[in-house]
Amino acid sequence: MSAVPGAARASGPATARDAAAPAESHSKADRAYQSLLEGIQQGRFAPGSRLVLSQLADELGMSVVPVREAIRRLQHDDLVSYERNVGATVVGIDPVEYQYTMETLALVEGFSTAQCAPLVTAEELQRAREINARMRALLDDFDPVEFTALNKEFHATLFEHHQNPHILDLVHRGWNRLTALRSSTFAHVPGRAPESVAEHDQLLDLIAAGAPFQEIEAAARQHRANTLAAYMDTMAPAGQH
Amino acid sequence: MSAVPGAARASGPATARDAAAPAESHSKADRAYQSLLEGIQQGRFAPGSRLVLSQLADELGMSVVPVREAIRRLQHDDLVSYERNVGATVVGIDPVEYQYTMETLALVEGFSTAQCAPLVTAEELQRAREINARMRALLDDFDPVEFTALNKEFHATLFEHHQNPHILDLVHRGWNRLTALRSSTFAHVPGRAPESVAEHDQLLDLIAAGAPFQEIEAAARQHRANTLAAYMDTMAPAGQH
DNA sequence: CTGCTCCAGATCGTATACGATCCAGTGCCT
DNA sequence: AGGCACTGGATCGTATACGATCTGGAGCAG
Repeated sequence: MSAVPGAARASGPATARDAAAPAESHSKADRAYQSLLEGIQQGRFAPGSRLVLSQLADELGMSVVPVREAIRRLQHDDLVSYERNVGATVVGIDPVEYQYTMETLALVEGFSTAQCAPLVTAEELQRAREINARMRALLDDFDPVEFTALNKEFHATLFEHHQNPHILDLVHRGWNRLTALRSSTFAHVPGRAPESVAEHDQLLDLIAAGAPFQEIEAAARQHRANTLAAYMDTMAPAGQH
Repeated sequence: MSAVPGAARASGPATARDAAAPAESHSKADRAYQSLLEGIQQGRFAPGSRLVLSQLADELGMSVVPVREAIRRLQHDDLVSYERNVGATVVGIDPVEYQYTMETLALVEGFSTAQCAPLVTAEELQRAREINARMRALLDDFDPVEFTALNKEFHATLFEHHQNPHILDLVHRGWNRLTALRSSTFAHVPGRAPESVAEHDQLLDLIAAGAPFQEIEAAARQHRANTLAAYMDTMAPAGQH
């Protein structure tokens, strides 16, 4: 877990996290990484498209060496797949990989949320409720992109209180990966949105009531598992996109 | 999760995993990575010691470029800490980092063990029992190194059945990190060994009985949490070293 | 027409060279 | 004597150059 920016350890340059990082990084490799990361998350590099070193080096106005390093970081973030002597390609929305990512995220986010629960302040709880209210308001005139953004913000409020930086980093990576996989579940399974909002409220109630660790973890994990299940149900029988 | 060697995905060269990997890797960067990884795990590079690019390049008979890449991989495995324009140093046995690593491992290994439980064959269960028997035999004439090796083998038997390669990779990384942190808990807290063996048996019983997912996960997680707690108890009041 | 071989282009992998940055120790000034 | 500017060495960061490897297609044999 290379770095959670705000957190300790004299480790290296900012890995992943929030796409729109300040990037005070005075290193070309860092800039290349940030730039490519944003490019992938914003869909400027379509899934499956190749990332050619020399070409990117030209665009970014630098040599291939920093670009190469940036791509290897993206590889370890599982955002690109790499083949020796051939090159890198942006990962696509493989349903199997999606499942793996969601499972992993369910695990680490659930734990993280449960561990942070006692640390969440009253204001933050209030903020989370407001975000969820906005999500509910969006249900009528549904906009997957906006909804997904709010969803991310909602959960971030609940797990962002550090604790174990390793786990926090894993959560960030999972989210990054989902973001890169294109606009998330809700674009494919809009019917899941109302349940999701309802589960959010239940989760907040548990936290507010000071529920025990296991209960919160189970709820948070189940919440994500439900989203995954909804997606799988749509994909499996229907056939394809 | 760059690669779980046997598993799918055209991803890159072997990251971490089993220290003694075959290393068919025809890439200098890969060889450098393997070499450094072993060096760290075997303690040839002491914690805190610096890893100088040019120096390592000479020893390995290659240029600095592949060495640099190898070190960045080690950095992302959290085995070295890196500072820009200064260099890399092997991570030491910081109790806080140890705690983080154990917590994370408790999480992912617990889940992995629970998910693999239904897939474990009768022979594997038998093998695990034999390993644990050898561990029990070792209790009288205690040897931390041997004990730790068996411990790793024991758990590996239980979680090695893939499932979600991402999570499996996280488990491997956790173990690698512990290995690098020098000969594990049992050297510091030998008193923990008997309990550990007993808990192993309980865990095997649960798996053999086909216990529900949550029960197995809780047991496996608790098993590791207990080890961590034993370590923390020894460290906290005692003071140092 | 089919299948193989060979070749050329594209792309990566590594070596080498040079500039940038950091750290420690020296000497001067107060 | 104490503190600050300077300088030298060590080390990393990046650019450039060249060799290695892969991919796809043209051409030839069957």
